[in-house]
Amino acid sequence: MSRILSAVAWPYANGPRHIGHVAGFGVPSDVFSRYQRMVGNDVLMVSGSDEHGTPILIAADEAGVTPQQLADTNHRLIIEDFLALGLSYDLYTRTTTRNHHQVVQEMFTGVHENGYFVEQTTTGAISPSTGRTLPDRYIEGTCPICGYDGARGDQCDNCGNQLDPADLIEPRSKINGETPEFIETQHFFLDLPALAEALGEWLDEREASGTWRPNVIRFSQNILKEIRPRAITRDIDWGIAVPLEGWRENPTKRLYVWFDAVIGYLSASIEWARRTGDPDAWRAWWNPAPDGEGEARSYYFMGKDNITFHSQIWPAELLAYDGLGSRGGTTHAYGRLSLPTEVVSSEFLTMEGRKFSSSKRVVIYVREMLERYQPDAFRYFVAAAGPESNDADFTWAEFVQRTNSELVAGWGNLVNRTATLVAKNFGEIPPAAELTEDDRAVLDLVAGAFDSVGDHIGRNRMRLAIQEAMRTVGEVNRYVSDSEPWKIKDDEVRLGTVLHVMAQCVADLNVVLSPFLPFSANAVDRVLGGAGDVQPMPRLEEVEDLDGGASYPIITGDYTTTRAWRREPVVVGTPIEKPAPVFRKLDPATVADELARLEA
RNA sequence: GGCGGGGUAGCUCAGGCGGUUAGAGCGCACGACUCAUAAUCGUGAGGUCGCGGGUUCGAACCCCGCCCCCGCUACCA
Repeated sequence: MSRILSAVAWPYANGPRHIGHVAGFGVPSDVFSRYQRMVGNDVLMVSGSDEHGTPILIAADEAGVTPQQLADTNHRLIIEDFLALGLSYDLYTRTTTRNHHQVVQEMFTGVHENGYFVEQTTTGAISPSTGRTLPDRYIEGTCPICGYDGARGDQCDNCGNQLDPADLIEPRSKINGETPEFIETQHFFLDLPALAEALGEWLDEREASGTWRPNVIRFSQNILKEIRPRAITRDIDWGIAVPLEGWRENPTKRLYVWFDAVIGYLSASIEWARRTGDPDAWRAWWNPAPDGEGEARSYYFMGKDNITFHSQIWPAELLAYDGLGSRGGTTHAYGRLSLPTEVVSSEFLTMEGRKFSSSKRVVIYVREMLERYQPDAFRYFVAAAGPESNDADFTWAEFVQRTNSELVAGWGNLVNRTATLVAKNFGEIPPAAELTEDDRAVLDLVAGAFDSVGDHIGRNRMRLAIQEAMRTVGEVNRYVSDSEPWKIKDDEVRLGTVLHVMAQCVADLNVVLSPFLPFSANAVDRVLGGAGDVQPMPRLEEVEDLDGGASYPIITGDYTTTRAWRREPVVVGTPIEKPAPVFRKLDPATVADELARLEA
């Protein structure tokens, strides 16, 4: 048994999430985590809503609410969406908890004491009316190089040159049109160059493991070459206070949202432990084992736009806290913290060939998807055709086609024909008599799927894994056609044997497919006369803040009852009734309907 | 501009440490079957492996050049 930390990207709470987000990190991390639990590993799956930063502030201003109110609303929406998707977090929390603030400040203090922050004065743009940092991308004006009027502060879209916002002619805020003020401002910078060597060693070691996706490791090595100190504070009044004399009291200086967001993996683990009643329980996933044996592994799931933060910033924060950079240092309250075992980054999902865009309505939110379609149909699409190692395109035509021909006609129909044949002929699972060569062959093939599919999931090759599982479904369908049980009228023993073999294969495949299709796995289990408890489901819980803050909803769950990743012999005599279909076939007109919605 | 990824059957993709007739799923055509949500099973048609050179007995796979698409390029989360 190993301990496995499933660290899932923290969705930004400035609005509801669209399917591209959950395709990148939500579904893959859940498949992985469910599988790891089934093979007996001790999984801690954590995440939460990322609630600080400028975009939330702006969105709140636009909506006429406080940033906390905006975050409250969206945190709850995201939780409801994730529950509907069946994402099995041990804890899905948020960054506005007092626990998170404390953990972040402890990390800051540790890094500071070890000497990995440098203070620098820089020129920054602020909004004169609010005093807040105005990020480069929120400034526009006339490009000093080509004269284009719509140039952004960081780059001119017309001539492509990178710009400094101070050079723009007639700069103005994209938020409210006012002229930004450029001021001298003091900030903390994380001294990444002092951590570069240690980061490089870690990456080399990780590369040698051969498990990272090639593009992720290469990208990570690459950005190491041009490493520079990085500001981790902002002129903003929404975020976590800097826990230092002279800073703490300053309402316009806060930690940069990314500095605190990645610490969420740790703070959520700590919150989870505190809520279990064993406040140190998190350490088993974070502190290296003394003898190196049974060391926990950590897998970080995200989209490719987050690679920098997970393969550089976060490990750098950990190394700095551990005192393992070129400036040395000591450990602090949390002891030595382990770096990521693997950064599992997905690529991007596009929508009908275009980038997702809320403003251009090129989007489908998780909520809409799950209101109209079965969660497992969506999960199936993501696992089978998602942006695992290349960008992938979501089209309604492919969604309908894959659902109908693979999920419904392939797997759903196998379940249905099996249960119907058993129900009609015996009403219960019949015993198997002597097995023929074909019987044994198909049973062996299905048994082998546990190994092959499991191996792929363990290596986060979800597309391969589900392809292999579905190939096996096809083999069983072939066995059924070849065996022609509906023609066996006069030999009840032989008929019973074939149906027994079919029931066993379906039961096995249901377990194999269950990390991908947890809802229907439970439904299929009931069709086969079981209790429908193959895959446990997460639940929403309203909890009190552990340190006296406002109460809030979380996702949690008890997943210890999950089915084991192995064949369980079907029980002869289990009653089976004529089933209702588990999977809903989609009307081909769905494609046109959905496309019409997009253009509406 | 720099870095990275990609261009393989109508569609989505796999293969790609060079080696018999280039694979899968879907779609299509034909056939079989009828237990099953007109589902399933079989057979078949269909490909200049982006373009042009080169290395080699032999290249989708290696090298060079070019074209096209996408992402990143750090204070945007």
